[in-house]
Amino acid sequence: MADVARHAGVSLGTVSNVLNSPAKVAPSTLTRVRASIDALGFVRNNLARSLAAGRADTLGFVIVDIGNSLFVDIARGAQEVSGEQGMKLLLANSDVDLAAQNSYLDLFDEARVGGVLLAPLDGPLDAAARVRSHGRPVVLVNAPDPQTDTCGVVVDEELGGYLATRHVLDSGRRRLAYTGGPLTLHAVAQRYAGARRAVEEAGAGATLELIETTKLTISEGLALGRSLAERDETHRPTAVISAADALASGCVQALIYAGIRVPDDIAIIGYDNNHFASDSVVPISTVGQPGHEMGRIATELLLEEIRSPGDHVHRTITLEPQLIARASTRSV
Amino acid sequence: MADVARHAGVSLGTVSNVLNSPAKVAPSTLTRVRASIDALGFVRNNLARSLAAGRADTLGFVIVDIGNSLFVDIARGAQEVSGEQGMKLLLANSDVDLAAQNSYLDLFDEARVGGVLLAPLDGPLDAAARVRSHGRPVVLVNAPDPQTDTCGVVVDEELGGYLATRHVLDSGRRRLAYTGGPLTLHAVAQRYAGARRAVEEAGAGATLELIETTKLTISEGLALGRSLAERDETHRPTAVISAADALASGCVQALIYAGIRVPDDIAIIGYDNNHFASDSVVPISTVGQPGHEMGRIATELLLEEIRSPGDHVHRTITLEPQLIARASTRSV
DNA sequence: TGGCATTATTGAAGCGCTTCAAAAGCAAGA
DNA sequence: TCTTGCTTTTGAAGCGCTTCAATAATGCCA
Repeated sequence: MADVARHAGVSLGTVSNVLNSPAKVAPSTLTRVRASIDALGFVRNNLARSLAAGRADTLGFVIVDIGNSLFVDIARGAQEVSGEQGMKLLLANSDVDLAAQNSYLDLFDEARVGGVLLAPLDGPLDAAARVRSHGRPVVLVNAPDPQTDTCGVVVDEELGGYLATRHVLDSGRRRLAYTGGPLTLHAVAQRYAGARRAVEEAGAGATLELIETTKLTISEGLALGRSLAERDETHRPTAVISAADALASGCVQALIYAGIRVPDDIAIIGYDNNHFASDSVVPISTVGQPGHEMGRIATELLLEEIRSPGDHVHRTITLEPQLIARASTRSV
Repeated sequence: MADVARHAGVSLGTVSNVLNSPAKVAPSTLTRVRASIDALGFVRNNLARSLAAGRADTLGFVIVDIGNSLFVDIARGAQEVSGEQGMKLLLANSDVDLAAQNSYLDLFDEARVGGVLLAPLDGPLDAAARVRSHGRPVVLVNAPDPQTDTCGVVVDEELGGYLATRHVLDSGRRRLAYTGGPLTLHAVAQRYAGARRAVEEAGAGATLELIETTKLTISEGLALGRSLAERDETHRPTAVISAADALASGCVQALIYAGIRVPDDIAIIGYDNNHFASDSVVPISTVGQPGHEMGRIATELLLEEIRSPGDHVHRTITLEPQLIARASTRSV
């Protein structure tokens, strides 16, 4: 920067003003300094900038699983708001590994980012607490357990399960099965609770079977579909509420392969609104999570806390999932 | 750090040594200073550290599409090597947007990262050149056109197309179709070239039809499958080489739905080894790209250039794709 | 033309660390 | 006791920027 100042015949402070508050600089000086910047190919050193200014224009986002489209959507939403507010968003993938998650939290802490978004894995959040104790705001996104000493954004999983189940009940099915697992996963258990509530509400004649799986994958879905196909028709559910689209997609494929008609013989609804739910031979109904909005809101909460730490009050925003009806649950 | 020094009754330099080269510090001092660090909850400021030291322990990775599992694999490989070599990896998602890509390149440039990995979109690379001109190494990953003034890692796309096509020819099919698009995409065109080579080699009787699509999505695949199903059997290809798994997956689903048997009536092979290729009712053969290895090698090249800028010689490593045979191309 | 209020520019003091020459401490041999 | 050759520790000089009080330049009005 000193070179630029010399080249333009001004002082260091003026170059700094050109960069940060051009309004304070006389037009002629402005153009002259800018010309020098270009001529010298000057790039300001953001390390020194943040160090001297004592503030950062960067946010960090530690993501539990970059391979999951929900988190990619969240990241996109977060990136959008960051951009709008003149902040940059840096991502780190913890890859469902607690040690990596903690290490990236520390990295962002040491890098003095303005704040951190954390989509955590099921596990202890002490590293996040440490970051927070250094005066660096942390917002939890899609965390299993809402905290009171931090802002957060979650989706009402119970409601999602309820909506899905209510939807197939409305379509006329009565013998239902909920599938997903393991039930130790917060989301899977909550969605199941919602399903039970809907069935209880429906009253007489409606039943809900639980088919627990070990994972939420397409292969588990294929296995599920095959085992349903083998069942006697009178013992086969007429509708399956799945805790994940992957599961539902595998199930649909295996059923069709076995000659069972979807939705005529059996209706299926998934969860997550992944692209392969819509892009299926029989488009699969699902429950969408507002990932994009989650990312936006989380970032707004974070920026609010960064900018007015004084009168900021922590809160957890609960968003509603949305039913997306497609062919796989059509009334027959 | 001054607080720690005061608390431990030593000088600033000693605290710095405790942090950076503990071997230089007497054991008793070491424990005392470390106790003070813990007592005060001190976190070193990496901005100041990098600024003073003039070097960074962070790498940046600008990713064209975080929703594509190939790039996620690459990122994982890169992260692995970074970790092994004591570096941290920060990700940025350009989301197939040139402006965003450039903006993140500049961000990493200003943040004075040690070097940058770039999985670019088809488009101008001038922002990367700018970063490089500031003395910051850039390694291109999966770039359409290898450069001579930069290191790079690419996969031999032509070979991939050749392997896939050769495989279905070996399985006895003769009336082939290559599908994918648009052909302006480097990879799609290269894979097609490989397919043509294999068919020419096979000689008499083998034919290759080109079915260009507008995108490489499951929906395009569904449409493709439907249109193939409508064809007269004698004009229907007996094998389809698809430029992407998404396409192949949609195609398989639509064919099966229409009652056409895979692989008996028609064999299909995809490309990319996405999870939904393996997790299909009929597991789909595909060509795998060594994403993990690409990430590892790219990072190794980058670190080499960072650490010995003098005798580093730029090179582009070309990796070979790998045929993954599954049920969808079984001989009949 | 002089005086006053604005607007532009300057320059020095940090931000929190690393580095390294110099000083201090120490042990053992003469 | 005095050296000599080590190991430890010190402290001041930056790294490249922002900030802000102080200064200089400018415009306006009487």
